[in-house]
Amino acid sequence: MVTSRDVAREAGVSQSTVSYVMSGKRPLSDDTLRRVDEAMTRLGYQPNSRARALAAKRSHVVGLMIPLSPRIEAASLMRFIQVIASEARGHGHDILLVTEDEGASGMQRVIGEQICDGLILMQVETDDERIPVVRDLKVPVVVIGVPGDAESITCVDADYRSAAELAVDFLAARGHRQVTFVDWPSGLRQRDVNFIERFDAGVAAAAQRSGIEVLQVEGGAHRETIGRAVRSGLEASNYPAFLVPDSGVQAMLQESLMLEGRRPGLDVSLIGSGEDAPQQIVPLTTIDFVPNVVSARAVELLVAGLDGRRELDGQVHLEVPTITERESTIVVPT
Amino acid sequence: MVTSRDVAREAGVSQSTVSYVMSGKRPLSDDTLRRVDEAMTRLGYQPNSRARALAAKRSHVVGLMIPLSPRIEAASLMRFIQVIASEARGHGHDILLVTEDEGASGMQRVIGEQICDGLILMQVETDDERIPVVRDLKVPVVVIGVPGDAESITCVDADYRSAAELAVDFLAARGHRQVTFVDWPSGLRQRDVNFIERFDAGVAAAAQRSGIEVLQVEGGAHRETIGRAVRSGLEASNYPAFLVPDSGVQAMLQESLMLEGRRPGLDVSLIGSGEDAPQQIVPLTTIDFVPNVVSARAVELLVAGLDGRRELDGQVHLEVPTITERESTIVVPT
DNA sequence: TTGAAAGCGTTACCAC
DNA sequence: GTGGTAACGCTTTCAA
Repeated sequence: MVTSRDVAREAGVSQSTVSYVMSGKRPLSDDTLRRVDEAMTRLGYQPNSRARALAAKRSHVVGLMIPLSPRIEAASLMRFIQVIASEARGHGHDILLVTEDEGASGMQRVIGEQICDGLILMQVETDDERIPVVRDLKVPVVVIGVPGDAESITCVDADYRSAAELAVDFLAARGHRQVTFVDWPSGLRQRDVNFIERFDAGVAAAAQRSGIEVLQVEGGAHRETIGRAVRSGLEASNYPAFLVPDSGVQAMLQESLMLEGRRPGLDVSLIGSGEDAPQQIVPLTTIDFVPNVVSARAVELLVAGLDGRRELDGQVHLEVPTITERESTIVVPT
Repeated sequence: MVTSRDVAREAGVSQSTVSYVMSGKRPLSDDTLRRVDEAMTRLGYQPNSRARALAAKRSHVVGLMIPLSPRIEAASLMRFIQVIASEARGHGHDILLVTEDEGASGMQRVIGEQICDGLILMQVETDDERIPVVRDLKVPVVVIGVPGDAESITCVDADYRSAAELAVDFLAARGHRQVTFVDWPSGLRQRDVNFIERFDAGVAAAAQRSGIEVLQVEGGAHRETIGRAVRSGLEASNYPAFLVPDSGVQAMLQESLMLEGRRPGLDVSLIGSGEDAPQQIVPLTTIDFVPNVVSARAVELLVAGLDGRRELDGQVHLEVPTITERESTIVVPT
């Protein structure tokens, strides 16, 4: 194994000089700089992160706690993870996985043993056991989601309230006087997921403002449920609009509408969440929650905290989604 | 920060004794053992992994290279990651994420800088640039998938050949004389994914053996394609059977069959891959590739290599899938 | 059965 | 501009 000492010998300088070449924390003559650089490449030197971490008290590793039973769909979760990993790498950091089942003690383990310098927690809930622990941890932490008590916790999330308002306003502007809100799956409502409340609040506020009438119907991944939702919506208005935040049922709802002889995007409006829309079969207006933006922001905030560039502010950072009209061909089901 | 030196002072022993208490590499008197243990809990001691890794030349961190553009669906990929992380934890290791875009040089980085002790590579392809590098790496590596040249590479994968044989044999046993093989999406075929060849080989071998006739039709996530596949299959036999390894099109195929008035599992056999089958709407026979088993095996092999318990054998380890008949209610589409 | 001390390969302070 | 050297907090050898 090649050490900085070997490089020093090869370059004819002291070992500490090699260290200073790497850190750039000291003005060096062009000559030494070059000689050390050459020695490094000649020997194929790679600094030992263990020794580095021990001496510098920084490992450049960030812990990422991932959910085991995700509320959001796996595809979106996967994107979060990939973006967080890439983004962290861009800032010179690596990601250590911590699974949710390790809970608060898992956080204390990886921080206490100094495996990582900071933490990103995914999918925090309103009443989350990890939040009080975060406050006591002496390292930077960013959480994705908004806990009930966000006091002095740095949070990042999509702004579900604005998302709902944008959607309802969009429908109002299109001339709808009524919107059928196909609810999130009941399983989600029962759990401790406050973004639903925030979405509800947005719907209510925008509806109030624009005088649009909201019919809330049961959602869920069953054909019958969706069929019922569609029929209720179609009965409720002669220019119907559907608001379908749960991306899991969009395809089903689209088909259901078409089986009822309606053309989404034309004689009926359908607004869903655009994270995946893998099998686009009709024009669809989507709310884009862009996990990429949320992930990137989380990493940025954390790294800022680690680098001491500016403190983690303990605030809630909400990324505002956008409304997009997707192009696609209409395919009538066989 | 509490160090082993503090613990030593508190317990009235030397620092090295504290180390030996943790490692158990030396017989200690019950008395010291107890006193050190107590001192540890009293002070809330957590060993510093950085110092530990530097001295012991082991970080107990395993690198996991995840694909950015997964061929397998995200849900299944997610399960791989979760199982690998949990399993590694069970063996006293943590997982460091490395994204595929870092390529071979990413591997050299995390190993060269000694961030991790070993590597698990996901989704290796037949002709994978990382494989030659794996051979030169001086650390244990386990790859998931089977590269074209697997010489001295430790691989784990599902046995797609056996899977296909099991499926075809199952259909033959059910009395089918013909099976319609709804192909993998053409995108997959074009890519460098050898499990498809292995699956093909299994189909061919079993068909040969049992004298069953195979009709291979185009697959893919489009309604029309699947509609065509179904019609071809129904024309080809009066007791039709469908073999649908691509889990992405199963639901569509089921619906398509029902729209044609057939009842899968009753007057027509349908055999698919069971990894997700989220919206089971008909009885379905599935091939279960169980990513859990593959992941767990990969971790087990790697840790064995790290612990020097037995060498990584450089062999291909294939996990044989099973055939399962799923119970579910038949729901006629609206 | 235990302790002292020499590493492990860096960083960063103190000299010059 | 540069070199020497003391940490960093462990593991492990050598001695007792």
